[in-house]
Formats: sequence, structure tokens, C-alpha cells
Amino acid sequence: MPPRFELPPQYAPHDVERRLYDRWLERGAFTARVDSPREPYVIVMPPPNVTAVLHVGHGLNNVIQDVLIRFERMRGRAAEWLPGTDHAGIATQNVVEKLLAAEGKTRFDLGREAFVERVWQFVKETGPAILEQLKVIGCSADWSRARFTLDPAYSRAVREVFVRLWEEGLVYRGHRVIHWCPHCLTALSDEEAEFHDTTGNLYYIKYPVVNGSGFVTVATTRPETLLGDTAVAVHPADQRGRPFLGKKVRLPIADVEIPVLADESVEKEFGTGFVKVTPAHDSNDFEIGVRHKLEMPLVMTEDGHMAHPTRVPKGLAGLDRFEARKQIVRMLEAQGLLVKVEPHQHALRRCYRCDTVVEPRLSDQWFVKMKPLAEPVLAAYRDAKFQIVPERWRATFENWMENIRDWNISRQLWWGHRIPVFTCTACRHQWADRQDPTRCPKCGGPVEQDPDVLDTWFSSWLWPFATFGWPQRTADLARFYPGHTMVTAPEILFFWVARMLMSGYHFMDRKLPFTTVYLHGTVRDTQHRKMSKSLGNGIDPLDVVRLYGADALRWTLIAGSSLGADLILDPNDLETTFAPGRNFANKLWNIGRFILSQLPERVQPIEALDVKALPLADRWILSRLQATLAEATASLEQFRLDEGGKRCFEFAWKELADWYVEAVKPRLPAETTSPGAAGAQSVLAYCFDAVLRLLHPVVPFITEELWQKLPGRRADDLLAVAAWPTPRPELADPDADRQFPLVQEAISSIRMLRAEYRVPPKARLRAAVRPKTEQVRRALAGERDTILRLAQLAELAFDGQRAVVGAHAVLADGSDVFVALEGEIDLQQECRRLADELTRVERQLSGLAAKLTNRNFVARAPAEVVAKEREKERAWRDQRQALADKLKSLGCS
RNA sequence: GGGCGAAUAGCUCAGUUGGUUCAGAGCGCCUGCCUUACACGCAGGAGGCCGGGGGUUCGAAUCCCUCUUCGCCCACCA
Repeated sequence: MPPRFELPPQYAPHDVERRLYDRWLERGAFTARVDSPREPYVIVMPPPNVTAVLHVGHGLNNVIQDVLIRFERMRGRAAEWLPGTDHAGIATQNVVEKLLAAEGKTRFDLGREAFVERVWQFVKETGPAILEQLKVIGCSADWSRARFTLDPAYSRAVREVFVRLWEEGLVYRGHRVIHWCPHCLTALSDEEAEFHDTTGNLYYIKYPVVNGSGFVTVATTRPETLLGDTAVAVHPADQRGRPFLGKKVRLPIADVEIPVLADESVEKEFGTGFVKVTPAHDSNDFEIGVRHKLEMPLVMTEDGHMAHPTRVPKGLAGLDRFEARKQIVRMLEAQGLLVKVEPHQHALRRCYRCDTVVEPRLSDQWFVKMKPLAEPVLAAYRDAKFQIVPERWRATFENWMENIRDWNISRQLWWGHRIPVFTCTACRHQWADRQDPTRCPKCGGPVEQDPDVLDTWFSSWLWPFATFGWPQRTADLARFYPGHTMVTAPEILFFWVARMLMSGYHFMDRKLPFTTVYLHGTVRDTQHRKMSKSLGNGIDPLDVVRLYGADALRWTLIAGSSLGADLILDPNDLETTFAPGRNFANKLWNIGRFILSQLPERVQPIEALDVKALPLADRWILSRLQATLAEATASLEQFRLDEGGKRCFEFAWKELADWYVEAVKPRLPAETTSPGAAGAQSVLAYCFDAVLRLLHPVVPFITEELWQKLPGRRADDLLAVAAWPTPRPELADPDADRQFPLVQEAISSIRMLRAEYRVPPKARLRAAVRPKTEQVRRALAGERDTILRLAQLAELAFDGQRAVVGAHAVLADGSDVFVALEGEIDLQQECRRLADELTRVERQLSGLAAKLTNRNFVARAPAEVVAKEREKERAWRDQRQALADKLKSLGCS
């Protein structure tokens, strides 16, 4: 009978990946049907930015999701993984503005409408690209439901949410100091202004007292803001303030008089105890300003240049704020008003999109009151209505939720959801509207819409339900909301995850959008730096796919990232980093190549076998498979994907390939019908089929390719939608689990002796075993052929009594193994080796003896632990005895 | 300033409830093999006072304290 397949000895990922992915798509394998009777399992994909190019961080995030979704799909759930992209307001606008800049234009040259049109053009090209890249790495998302946060339907949801919040009084116009990015020319939320530890300077500046002598010295990190000072504050209880309270000081350079006043918020210990108050450029100072009804002059333009009609002198006007800082320091120095400059550690806020130092700036913005939204979610968390994995994020999450601050949602951008707030230019009536009104509902006057757009996250926070058609009551929504698992990086826990929980609870009838938040680690380089484009230390997942295949990429990402831990990869050595996955795929390929070549068209199902009557090796591998199935399933359920993957790796490679396949080879010549062949074929087919299923979520391509070639497969069978293996507890076999390892050990010990004595590989030796018990004798005798072949023996006797001149080993249960090495053995060497072995055993024994004679141990340790230790001691004693006997018989001194 | 995490073989990491056949894996290294599924492989091997110190316990890589190093998050001391 010719082999059923002629397969090349090396797996070629590129020949199969595209083809299989297309088949999955053709079959609609990734689309959950709305009318399916199955229980749904839903993951919504964190939508990548439209401008993003797939990097390895996306790779990790999406492969984790893919493993989970494939796992649940195979377990019979209606698995829906909803993909999409985010319009990414600031980021996208920045990219397109950069393109314009290359043409020597700004967005203002185009005007709002044309600019937005231009961005649309751009994102229509770039948007789908990253999703295409996800297909290359095998992601089984439901592309038929892909969404974009600026889709018309989605935009309706955004608008609906805004209007409802408005109606509930949760949206308000705030006049306060917010984070302003002078490069992006927009306000930012607290979360978007990221802290960076920086060493700056603390400048001590003297403000001369008006109508008197002396100075008040203030300390500041931003001297240029002194132009906007409207007071100097000191703590009311600070004695140093006494002489100056109620007096005025002269602000240098700006040349205005400002009061010295007392305010509780001033920290006595810091600096000089006196603080300059710049209400329009510092949120603290703003509060002081409000309390003391101070003037609040803005002294900078939106793009960070100094400007004020009276306070900024000619030489400084129009200067960039950092230039102005230098200039002002020089001027103060010249005037003798600079006391000193100290290096100073502090945290600077920078724009999360362009890294520009954020400028606090007084302005009017739209805010959402967050406390009412956060409180029920926090309570739900404490009530275990959802979990965060790993659990250690609890404190961080709770702390943020408890101290939540109002959310600035307006952005001075053009790209995004326009804020649906309308104002009547006649009567000043202001309202939020679901439709675009043409007339004021109050007076019929003309209306104008707020020029700003909403924060990108104001649309993303609706992702788990807006994607399914909300506010329409769609069938999708009814079926796929609430979802189950949110997989993301801790960086956007607050940006996104917490807000999704809040919006879900608030707008979806108190139903949280998912039950588990799984926070995975960050991909870093060998110096533990986050991989990034700017550092040039990134890994392009598509390069990896090209070089080693998608499964190799996936394997390294999954096997390398334990629960919530960062993943360190070496961008300078892709070979070392991804070879394990490539090697494993190739190993599977060759296991498959061999097994497939041995299987007939029809293989008896495992149920048809009398399992108890099978040879030891068969019973052992079936038992191992059951253990693997249970452990791998449990691992995946607990999000320990690395553990699950590695367990299957262990089974496929170490147990199935290294031992079982080797053990059954003689029973398997495809041409003949040797005794036991049918059983071996069934076992092989069953085990291989099962392990392919278990591995499919992690390495979907290679497993699908091989699985489809198994006997009995129909043309349209797909592993991607096949069932997760069913546990068969009746296949667990504790006896086999105990006995087969003795066979392995017998083989290993003989191999070890061969290596030790440098026996030529081809030489066949004689060996004898003296089993400890009758049961062991039967077990080893049953696998006699296996031992003969794998240990390269000519003869194996079970009458260990017969003197064999040679080397000796003792198995774990105390059975002896003798290997004949006539003429080859060096008696001296064997004595030395056995003596070393004896020493090792003695050491173990004395440790155990110390423990067992320790009255405290015997008295206080649990009885079963003591019993276990006693049993161990017996086994070691047997080994010692066997070794001692052997040493004596060899006449070693 | 507060909180969290990490420190185990040359490298990247497992080690879940404390019990000497749990000191492990992959890669790398050494030795020998093209044993007709696989050299992206097979067989054998070397290599670690489990970051330092102290404590709890009959017993600690595992629990507690402390120190050192690295990383992350949060925070209106300008």
C-alpha cells in the first residue's frame, strides 16, 4: 500500500497559511450566527488606530484574544470576536497634518471641510491595512462585523450618549485650567497628559516690596509664567508671611503690582514658603485665584508663545515659552532678582500623542461628571460582578475609581465626532440635539454648533455595545451584549477599560460589558525598553511571519508570556527568539508525516478497542493524553495560555513522538497487518487528532493543515470549527502511569551506560533485569521489544541472578538493570561510578533518616507526609542495597 | 511622596495551596549519532549557596521583615 501522502520533510508555512485562512473565511468559520442556539462567547477587539501599522504589541494582544476565541469556539460556544478600528482623533489628525506640511500647507489652508475630507481619504486607505495584517497572523475575528468609530451608525450612538448625559445633567461646561498641548492645539484629558520624571531647575526669584524695603522670594520651575502672576501667596500660619500680608510686591519684567495674600493651600515646607500665583497657567493657582477673586490673564498663545497686551514686554512678545524662560532668567539675573537656581526632580506632563510638554491653560471645555458613573461600577467590582486578571491590579483600579475626576471631553480638533451642542445666536439658548437643528426651538433664531470634537475615547468607551447597533435594539445587540473577556494592556485600563465598564453599566441597563478584564504584559527588548518605532527596537510581526511562519510567531508570543508578565524579546536575534516555534511546527509536521504514512484509509475509532487489553505503551499514552487534555483545558480557562501550550508541546513532542511513536514502530509497517497494528493505528490517530485540536488555538495553521489530512476527513471538515476533545476518564490508567516510566527508565539507564562507556552506536549489547516485583517483571517483559530496540540490545533477560559482567543501574523502584560490557568494561571505572552513585543515594538517605528520626517531624508533620517519606526511604534503601551488592560482587574496594 | 511588580542555569522564563527523585523548560554550550518522520532532528552531558541579611517552621525557591538593583503605576509641593 503506498503512503497516503507524499509530504516534504520540512514544513513550509507560506504554502498553507494563505490558503487555509481563505478557507476559513469562505466557510464563515469566524462569524457567529445570531440565530445559533449555542451560548455566545464574545470578545470585542481593542480597535487599533486607523493609522497604526501592526507591531508586535498588537500581535501579542490579538494572538491572546485569538487563542481564547478559538478555544471557546471549539468548546461549542457561538464565538464572536468583533474587530474594528478607532478614528484616533489627535493621532490621525497629526499624521495628516504632517502630510500637508510636506506639501507646504496647513489644515487652515484647506479649511475644516476640505481637511476632514482629506483625512477620510487617508484613513480609507490606511484603515483596513492593519486588519489585513491581523489576518496574516491568523486572527479569527468576525470581519463581517468590523466597525469603525466614525461609521454613521456608530456616530449615532456617540451622539445619543452625549445627549443623554446632557439631559441627565452629567455634561457641563467648565471654566478652568486644563492640560493644553501647544503642538496639537487642543485640550487633553488628565489621562492624556502623561507624567514623565524630569530633572529641571527650581528658580528662586525676588519680587521687590512696593512702598517699602525688602523682597519676597518665590520658587518656580517655570519662570516664564511670572508674567501671568496676579498674587504671591503664603500659608496663613507661616510667620514669615506676617510682615508682607496685605502689602504689594512688584512683578519684575511685567512691571505690575500684585498682592501678597494668605492661602491654606500653600505648603510651608516647600521652597521659601512663598508661592507665585499664576491663575491662568496652573490649576492650583487657579483655585487660589477663584478663592481670592484674582485676575487671570493668559500670557501665552495657544501654540505656546508669549503674548499679552500689557504684561509681556516687546522683547519677549512672540517668543516660544522655553526661549522666553531663558530670556527671562537672563533678565532677572541682570536685575539682580535671581537668587539661585537649584536642580529639581519633578514630573512633567507631556502630550501622549506628540510628547510636547503640556501647558496648563485656562479655558472653557466640556466635562463629564464621573463620580455618578464610577460609583456603581466600583461597587460591582467589589461585589465580584467582574474580575481583573491578574488580581494584583485591584488596588490600582479601585484607587483610580475612588478618586475619579471629571473628564474633559472636548478637543479643539477637526477630526472626530463634532460636539452636538447648539447655541442660538439670538437668544443664547444652548442645548444638545440628536438631530442637526436649523432654528432655535425657543425663539426660532439662527443656531450654530460647537466647533469642537469629542475626545476619541468618548467614542471608544461605547465599543462593546455601539458596535452591535445600539441605540437600535438589534438582534446582534441582544445576542452579543454583554460580552465576556476584555484583553488589553494595563496602559489603557483607565483610558478605556474603566470607561467602558461605566458606559456599559449606565447605558445598558446596569449590564457590565464583560466579566473578565485580562491585562497582559508589555513587549520589551532585552534592555527592558518598551518596543517602539522611535527607539528602533521593534519587531515587525510580518517579518517574523515571512521568515518563520505565523505559527512560530504565535508560539513565541504565547509560550513566552505568563499571566500578566512582560515579554522580553530580542529584536536583534529573531532566529533565537522565534526558532522554538518554528522548530515545534516542524516537529508537528514530521510527527504528522510519519503517522499519516502509517494509517490506512479507515482507522478503527478508539471506542471500538478493548483498551484494557492494549499493550502498556498504548495504555500509557492514552492516559497521558487524558491528563494533558484536563491540564490544558484548565490552564486555558485560567488564562494561563503559556502553561496550556507548553503542556501540549510536552505531550506531542516528549511523550507522543519521543516515546510512543518509537515504541510502536515495529507494530506499524503500513504494508503488513502485524499483530497489534490496528490498535496502534487507532491510538496514534486518536492521540494525534486530539493533540492537534488542543494545539489549534495557539498554532492554528499547521494543526489545521495536518488535521485535514487525517483519515476519515471530509473535504469540508475544518479544525477551526471542530470540537474540543471530549474527556474520556475511562482512559486514565494509573497503573500504566506508574509502569511505563520504568520502561523509560530502563532504556535511559542503559543508554546512559552506553554513553558513559563509549559503546559504539552500532554495537548490540546483552542486558538483564532483576525486577523488584512480579508486576514490574510483567510490565517490563511486556515492553521487551521496545527496550531491546530503543536501548540497542541484542538480548534482554529477566533472570538478573545470572551473573552478567558489566555495568549496573538501579531503577526508581529498586529493580536492577545489568548491561554486559565484556572486554569493554573498565572495572576500576565501574567501581568508581557505582561508588559515586552510592554516595548520592547515601546522601538522600541520610537526609531522609534525619527527618524521620526527628521527633518533631514525626509528631508534627501530617501523617500522610510522614508515610510518604517512609516509603521513599524504603525505595532508597533498596537502591542502596542493590548498589552495595553489586560493588561487592565486582570486588570493588 | 504613595502603591505594585520583578530578581531562579550563559540568555528568556516556569515553579499555583511550604514537604529532597521540583531545583525544571526552551534557546545556547559540550560529546556522540544522517538509527529510512524530523540535523528546524536523535541520544547522552556540563552548568544554579533559587539577589544579600534576618525571622517563622520539624521543614522555605515557596511565608514574614529588611536591604540592594531594575521596572511600572498613581500623586495639584509650585
